[in-house]
Amino acid sequence: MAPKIVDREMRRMEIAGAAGVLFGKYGFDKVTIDDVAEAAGIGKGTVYEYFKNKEELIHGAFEIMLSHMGTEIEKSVDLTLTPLEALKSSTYAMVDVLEHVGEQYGFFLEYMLLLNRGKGNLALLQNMFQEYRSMIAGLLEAGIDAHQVRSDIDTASVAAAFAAWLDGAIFHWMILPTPGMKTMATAFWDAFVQGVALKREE
Amino acid sequence: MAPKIVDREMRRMEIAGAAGVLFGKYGFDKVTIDDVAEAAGIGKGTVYEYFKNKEELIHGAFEIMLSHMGTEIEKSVDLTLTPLEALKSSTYAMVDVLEHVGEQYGFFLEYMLLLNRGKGNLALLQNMFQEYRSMIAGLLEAGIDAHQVRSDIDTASVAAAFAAWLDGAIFHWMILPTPGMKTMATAFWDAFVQGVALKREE
Amino acid sequence: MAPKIVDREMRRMEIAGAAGVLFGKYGFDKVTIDDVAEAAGIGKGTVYEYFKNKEELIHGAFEIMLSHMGTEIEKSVDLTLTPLEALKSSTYAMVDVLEHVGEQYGFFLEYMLLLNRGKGNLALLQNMFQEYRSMIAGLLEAGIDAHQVRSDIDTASVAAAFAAWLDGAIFHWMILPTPGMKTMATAFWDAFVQGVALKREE
Amino acid sequence: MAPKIVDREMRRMEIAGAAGVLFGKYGFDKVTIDDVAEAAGIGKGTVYEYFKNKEELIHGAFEIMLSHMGTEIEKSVDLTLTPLEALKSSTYAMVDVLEHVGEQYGFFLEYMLLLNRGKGNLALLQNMFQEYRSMIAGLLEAGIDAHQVRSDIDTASVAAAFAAWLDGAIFHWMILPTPGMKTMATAFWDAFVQGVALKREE
DNA sequence: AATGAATGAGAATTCATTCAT
DNA sequence: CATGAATGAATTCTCATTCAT
Repeated sequence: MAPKIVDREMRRMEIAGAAGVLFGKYGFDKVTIDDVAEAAGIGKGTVYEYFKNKEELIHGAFEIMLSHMGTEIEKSVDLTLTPLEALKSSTYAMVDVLEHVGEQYGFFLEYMLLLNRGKGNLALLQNMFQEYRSMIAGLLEAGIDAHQVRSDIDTASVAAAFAAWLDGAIFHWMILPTPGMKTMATAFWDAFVQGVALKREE
Repeated sequence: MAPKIVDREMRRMEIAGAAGVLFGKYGFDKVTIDDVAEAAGIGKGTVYEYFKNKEELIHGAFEIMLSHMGTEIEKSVDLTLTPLEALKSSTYAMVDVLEHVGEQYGFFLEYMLLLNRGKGNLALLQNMFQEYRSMIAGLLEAGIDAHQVRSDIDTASVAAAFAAWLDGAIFHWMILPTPGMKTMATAFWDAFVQGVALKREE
Repeated sequence: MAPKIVDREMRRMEIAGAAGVLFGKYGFDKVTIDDVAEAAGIGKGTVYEYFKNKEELIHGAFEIMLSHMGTEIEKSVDLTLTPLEALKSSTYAMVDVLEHVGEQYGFFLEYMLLLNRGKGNLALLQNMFQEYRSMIAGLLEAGIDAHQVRSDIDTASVAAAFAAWLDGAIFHWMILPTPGMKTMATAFWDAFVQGVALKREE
Repeated sequence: MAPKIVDREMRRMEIAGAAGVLFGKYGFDKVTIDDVAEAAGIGKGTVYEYFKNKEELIHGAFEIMLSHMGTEIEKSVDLTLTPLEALKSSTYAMVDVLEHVGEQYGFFLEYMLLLNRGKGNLALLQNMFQEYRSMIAGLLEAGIDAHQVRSDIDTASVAAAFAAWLDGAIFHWMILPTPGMKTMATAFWDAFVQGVALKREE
């Protein structure tokens, strides 16, 4: 019945993907709809067939980015290890991932700005944060059960603090690449897990 | 030396300050030179007497912001305390400061984008990071000397990781205000100082 | 002859009719081909199967409008009355009609503009004017024969002036609804007819 | 104090005037802001210094047109004549004026459309209509006092009908130039005056 | 020095029209 | 015949920057 068979959802993703790459490289404001159309290999008007306006485009691109990251997070956990080991290896895996998406980082910041201005789909990012925190909290609880982790900690808060560190680290690393992420991760892991105090307060 | 020069520098600061507030509230691209001029109580053309173009304006505004933060950092350290106590109180003080500059956060992100695109005065921010790290590293070393802190840590790397955490925390808190900064800071500090492991690895 | 042709013509009218309503309500430029297609319950491309372009569409819509008006004009004349009574009742009938097509008035103006720019089917409208004038002139001549109307008038010119009044009245009424069409028509009729009548009505 | 002395009101009029001419010739939608700027001998952006958007421009142009017409109306009345003679000469003068502003007629229609769509400054045009009606009503009343005009007419309604006629005539003349305005005016005047005059002219 | 009028490059968006299916 | 996806020409409007006063 339809005269032209086009997988609209697929096409939408393609366009948003092309846009995301450009946004990451040059920034939202510097990228014109013409640029996006050219990168996607379509006409300018066609972009508007799939996205009402430029803002919808950045939302679409962001969704794609988040879903990629969600996949990476899931892949990072190795369930064959002990809880603490799993947390450690997951953290290193995430550091690895983030180190390689530097190009996307600009786009990520860009979207944070949108959120900061009250536009943007905040819930989407909150969900990702929540999920990451839950995963960490889960490992910490498993660690308590396995007598690897102190039982007097508030796992939710500790997980939140832990997750925050990861984003802070990538941020600092973007600004100041020394010491490397690996070094920082090791130092953090050591201090966080072992504590820096000479003695435990009893 | 001549009073004119001082006046000129003062006026420059005023303009950049007004610009900074606007940039923080509405974003660099949304703020027009007209807006800045009006906020500074001068004519549009006059802005160009003090700043070559709009980009110089954002650099000026960022410098002011950083110098404010530098002042806050310095004020946050209480030298009458023991090293670890000083680090703790400084951290809480910084959390306090950051919690109250949320409005500026958009502008901060904005400038990060500039840096990410290769524009912007990267060194300025790097210096601030370095100074903050040095301060922390100094406290850690004093802590070692005072037998409060394990002597086997790499103070520079740990300081870097510590500083990163602070920025990650404010970032996460902007996105997901639960649990509050205070709770996260407490959880982090506890883990950092005490470690989360049930036992120290020997 | 072939039923297909009839169907085609019917469909053409449907589309033009739908377009006319929209043009009247929102104006030619504000109405998109998509709007017309939707209103006609067909696909956008199908409109082009029946009309070469958007301009043809407005011509088609105008033709329909004119043919409606032509019908109304014909219906307005009651041949059982004396010539002057027929002219009077016809005028009141037309006033009635026009008062109720206010919605179409915008479209009418729109088409006048097309004509003014040298586009548009001028002859069509001229014919309608001519026919209306002829009808009035005919009644005036019958009036002369019936000794109801002064024989020294130029019936053609008087008919033209009379017809013009009707359009002027509706126009003024659109802009300034006071006094109502009825009041104006009565005043006009009184002034106009008392002048052309052979004898004053006492 | 102001660095550049420009009579803003004067400039505004110039621009609106240039725009009005173009609107009349080619129609509102066909005229681009670039066209207006070029015709006014200024840059595109400058138009926006004086008019918020294209719509404001048409309002400005219309105001100028109306004020021109108002002037013409005032000039058309010769107070040295008897009331009826004054009305007659004024009517012929208006016919003369209108015959020569045919070029503006398209623009006039255009604005009528704006009014029809609920935009546009309706009151402006209503005032002009009112004033014209008042002038005519005044002459009619003077005519009654001078025993030139029947005292049993409703001067306000007759004046409204009279004014409407003028606009209808110009409209019909635009569409169908035969018979000429003069001929139609004569026919109308003859019918009108013979009807309202206290006595028939012999 | 200070100003704000003038400018035009540049960008988002719309929509009539085409054409492959 | 019918369709609607694709297109790009065209248009409005913004705003950083210049410069005469």
